[in-house]
Amino acid sequence: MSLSVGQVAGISGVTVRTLHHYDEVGLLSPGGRSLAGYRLYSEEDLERLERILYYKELGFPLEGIVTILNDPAAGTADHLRRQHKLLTRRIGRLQAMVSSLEYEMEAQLMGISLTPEERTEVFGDFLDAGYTEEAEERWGSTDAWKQSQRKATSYSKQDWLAIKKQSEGIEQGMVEAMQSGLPADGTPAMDLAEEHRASITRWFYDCSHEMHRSLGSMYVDDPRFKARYDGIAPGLAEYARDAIAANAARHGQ
Amino acid sequence: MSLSVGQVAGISGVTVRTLHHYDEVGLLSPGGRSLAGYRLYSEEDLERLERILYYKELGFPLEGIVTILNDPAAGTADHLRRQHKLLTRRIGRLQAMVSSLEYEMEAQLMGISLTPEERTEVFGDFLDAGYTEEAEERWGSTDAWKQSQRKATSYSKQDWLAIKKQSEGIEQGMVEAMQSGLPADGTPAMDLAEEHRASITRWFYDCSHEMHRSLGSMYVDDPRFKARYDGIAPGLAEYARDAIAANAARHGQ
DNA sequence: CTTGACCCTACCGTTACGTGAGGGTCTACT
DNA sequence: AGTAGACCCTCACGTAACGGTAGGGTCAAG
Repeated sequence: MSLSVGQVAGISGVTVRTLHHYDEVGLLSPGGRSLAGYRLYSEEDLERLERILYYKELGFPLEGIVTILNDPAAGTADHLRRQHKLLTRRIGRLQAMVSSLEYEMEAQLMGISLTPEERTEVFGDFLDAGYTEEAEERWGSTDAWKQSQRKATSYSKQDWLAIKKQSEGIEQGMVEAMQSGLPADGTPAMDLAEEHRASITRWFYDCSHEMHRSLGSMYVDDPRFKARYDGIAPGLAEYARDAIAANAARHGQ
Repeated sequence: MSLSVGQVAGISGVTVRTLHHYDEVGLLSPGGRSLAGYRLYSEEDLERLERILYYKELGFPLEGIVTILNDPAAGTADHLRRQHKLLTRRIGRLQAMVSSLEYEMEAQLMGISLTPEERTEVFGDFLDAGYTEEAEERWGSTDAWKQSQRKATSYSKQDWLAIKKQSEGIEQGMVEAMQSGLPADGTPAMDLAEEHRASITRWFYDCSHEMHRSLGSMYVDDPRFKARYDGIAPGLAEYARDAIAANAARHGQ
């Protein structure tokens, strides 16, 4: 059960050259060689490669990976625990970045741009990063893409005016509903919430009722959103959140 | 309101050298220069830098970022939408990797190792990656760390025997509870579930009741877990999941 | 008027491979 | 047995995205 470079490359998704490189730097030296000098990888080599790829994903330099993998005091499970912890942390960071993006989309909807302080906060999401690899769809080289896809994902100035007008309308409706004492879980408010969700889905990203609900929570929990909505009308953040939650509940969870 | 390189570096977290580099390659050329030739960054430059950092996080090569940011047909909002989509996707990938890690921890607990097929599946998580940056706590260079922290996070062979024995005990208890017809939402089964959760928290990662519940779902939804548990005793996967869910509910959501 | 904190422009170094060049190896089919 | 095609090997140079340092202006503070 020993595999050649090409086979390992096929299974793991890394290139042959990368395996050569890992051998050179002593990160992953195959268990044996054939008579002809071919590298032969064992089962354990594959496991080690897996550990390596996790650490690499987490941004560890190869040299660092060598030292922690060669540490005799650390067993497989120790690596699993560490990788689990770091990966979870990393996911948290990315989620914070997503929140920031959503916040900026809101700002876009209202046709305003972030203040310097807000932007500083956004930059905070990028601190203590920890990794990097390669691009998703071969951007920068593909040129055909540019012509084929761009049209479909790009909005004109006219579209933007429409978007802005629509979202302002929804907001205005919310304010009026709130100020006329209509309950946040009443039909008019919920309808506005649903309109809001539809608008997001239409123009930005596919927003399920569940996602919409958590977006609503953010209106209250995230100080940036809270300040913005309460700036429009005091109590609007909570009112919007409740209307959104009620609307989500109405649509089954 | 124009900022020097150092100020921008301070705000954004990138180094001065990086800003120089971005200027060189035409990725981010400051709006103006002072009489002495100092780079002066404007508000818009900061926004552009933010877009750049998101794309970089997503693994785009600098050259690619130049072309998409210079695309006159794409406005800020288009970038926000794209970055939101890709970031969400990326989070999904990382979550899949976390699941794989949890699966491997389970395997560790049972003292067995993955089959080649299982490992192949794990490698699948790494495909179409998309990024990388730097390490979390300065691994590879820090050496003091090695001595200070290692002891605290590393388990001995003895520990492992204890862990294995304990988890086998819990599992055995589950099987017996199920086979004696005890309900999954009964106290004995729930207690076993709670014991299971405590064991994970103790030895692996901090596992809240909510996380435990989703781990339980995975026992049924993830074919790898499902096969393993049903291999021990038919129906065990569902039984364990239900016991875990009941236990979570018992502890208030 | 000088010292310390910043800024500038080269320019070489580094990491993690990509990309051939030049040359054996191994079934597979004639 | 001969040979094409698919793999494998070892150099060895190329590249991306900066890091780091040298050599030299700039500027508010004392």
